[in-house]
Amino acid sequence: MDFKIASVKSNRISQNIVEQIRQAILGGDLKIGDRLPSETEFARRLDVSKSSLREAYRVLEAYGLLEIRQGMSGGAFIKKVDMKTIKNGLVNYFFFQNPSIREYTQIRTFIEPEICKICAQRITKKDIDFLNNNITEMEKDGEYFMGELDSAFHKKLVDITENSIISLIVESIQISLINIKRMIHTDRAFLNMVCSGHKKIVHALAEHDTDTAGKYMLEHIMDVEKGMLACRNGSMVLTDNGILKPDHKK
Amino acid sequence: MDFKIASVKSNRISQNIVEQIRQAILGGDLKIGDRLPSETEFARRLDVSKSSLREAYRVLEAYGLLEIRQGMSGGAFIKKVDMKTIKNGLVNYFFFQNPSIREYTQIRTFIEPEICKICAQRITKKDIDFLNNNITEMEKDGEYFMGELDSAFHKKLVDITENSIISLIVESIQISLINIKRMIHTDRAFLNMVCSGHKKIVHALAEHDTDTAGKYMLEHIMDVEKGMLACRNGSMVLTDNGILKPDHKK
DNA sequence: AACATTAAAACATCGGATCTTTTAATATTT
DNA sequence: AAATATTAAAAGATCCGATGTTTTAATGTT
Repeated sequence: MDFKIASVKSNRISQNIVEQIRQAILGGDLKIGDRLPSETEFARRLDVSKSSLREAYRVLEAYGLLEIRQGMSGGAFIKKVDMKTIKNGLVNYFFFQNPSIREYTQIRTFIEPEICKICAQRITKKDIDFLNNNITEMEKDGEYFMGELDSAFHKKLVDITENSIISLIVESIQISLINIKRMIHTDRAFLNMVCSGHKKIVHALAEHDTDTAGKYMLEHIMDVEKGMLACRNGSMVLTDNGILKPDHKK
Repeated sequence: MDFKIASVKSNRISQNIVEQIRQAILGGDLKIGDRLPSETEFARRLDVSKSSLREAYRVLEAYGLLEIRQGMSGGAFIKKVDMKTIKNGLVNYFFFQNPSIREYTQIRTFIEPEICKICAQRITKKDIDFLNNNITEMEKDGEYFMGELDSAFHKKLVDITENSIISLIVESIQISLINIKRMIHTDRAFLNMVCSGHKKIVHALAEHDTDTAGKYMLEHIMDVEKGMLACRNGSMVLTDNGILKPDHKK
C-alpha cells in the first residue's frame, strides 16, 4: 500500500469519550445541570470499562465542565466552567512561558488606564470607601498581605467595568504578579510606592476626573515595573530584559 | 465537640497526587522533560492503586503539564503547558460565560490599536507581503475560510509585538469570534467590509504611519462590531445588548 | 416535631489479568 | 558493512470484579 488514509490514530478510549461529551456540550445537546448516567450504567451503555469512563470524567472535571458528587443522589453533572479553573490554567501557562516584567507591564498599560477612565465615570461613594479602606489595610498590614490587597484593589476597578473577559485577564495577571513579587521579595519602599500610587488614583476617581485617573494609573503601572526591576535581592534575579530567573550565584 | 478543625475534607487520592506533582513543578523540583516513575513502580511507591495514579495522570495531562507516551522508552514526562491547552480552556469558558459582542469589542479596542501602532514601527517588507497575500486570499476564497484568514491577519500583527501574554489574549478572542461569526452567518457584505478595513490598515502600516494605523484599526474593530450586530439572519439572534442567544422563533 | 437509624445509590479504591504500542537489541539478508 | 527483518521487554491501555466510603432519602424512635 503506497498511500495513507486520514491518519486514524486510534485515540484513547477516555479521550474519545471526553471529546464526545465536550462536543455535546458545545453543541448544546448537554446543558448546565444535566446529569450523566451513573458510572456503571454509562460504562455498560458505551461498552467500555468503568476505568476508562472514570478517566474521561477526571479529564472533563479538570476542564471544569463536569462536577462529580458522591452519595445517593450524586453523579456527574454538567457544570459551567468557572473562572478559577481558567485562572489556574493561566498560572500554569505563565509559569513556563515566564513572560518578562516588560510583557506584563505592556498589557497592563493597554488595559488598566482605560479601565480607570471608565471607573471615573461610574464609581460610587461605596466603591471609593472600599478602595480607601483597601489602602489603609495595606499601609497597616505591611508586607505580608500586600500582594492580595494590591490585587484586590485592581480587581475592584476591573469589576466596575463589568466585562468578564477583561476581568479574567486582569485577575490572572495579578495572580502571576503576586507570585513574582513573592519571589523577588519586594520591600517596604515598594509597598509605600504602591500605596501612594493607589491614593492618587482614588483621589482622581472620587473627583470623576477621567483623564487624570487614567494618567495616574499609567504612571502607577510604570512605577510598579520600575520597582520590580529594582528588586534583585531575593533568591531570584531579574535579567536585564526583565525575565525572572533563579539566582545561581548563591 | 463544639468546634471544628481546619476542615480536612479528605481529598480524592488522585487529586492529592495531582496537587503534589503540580506543586513540585511550580516549586521547581520537577522540570520540563523529567520522567515520572512508571505506573506500576510509582503506584507501589505512593502506596496507591494504579487506577488512582492513572486518574491523576489524566488530570495532569488535561492541565497540559504531563505528556504520556506508550511503549518501551515511554512514560510520563513533565511538559511545558502549551498555548493550545489554554486556548481550549478559554473557549470552554467563553462558551458558558457568553460575553456580549460589546465585551469582545471593548477589550479589542483597548489592545489592538496599540498593537497596530507598535507594528507600524517594526513592520518589514515581508510582513506587508504576508498581510497583502492574506487579504487577497480572503477576497478570493469568499466566505468559507473567512474566519481563519481574518484570525490569521490579527495573529500576524500581534506576533510582531512579541508579547506572549497579548498573543494569547488576541488569539483566544479570535477563536471565539470565529465561533460567533459561524453562528450568526456573516454575509458577503461583512467580508467586504473586513477586507476593506484590513487594506486601509496595511496601507498605513506600509507607510509606518503610527497614528493612522492605530486609528484605522480602531475603526475596523468598531465596524466589525456594527457588522456583527447587524447580522440576525442565522439560527442565532443577538439581543439588543449584544448577547448571542438561540433563536426560539423558528 | 425533633432526632436517630438504616438502607440504597453512586462514587472511590484496589489488585490483578490481559492487550497493545513502542523501541532497543538481535538476527538475518543482501 | 549496511540494510532489513525479527524478537523481546518495557510501559501504558483496557477490562473486570470485589470492596470501601459518602451522601441522602426513607423509616423509625423518642
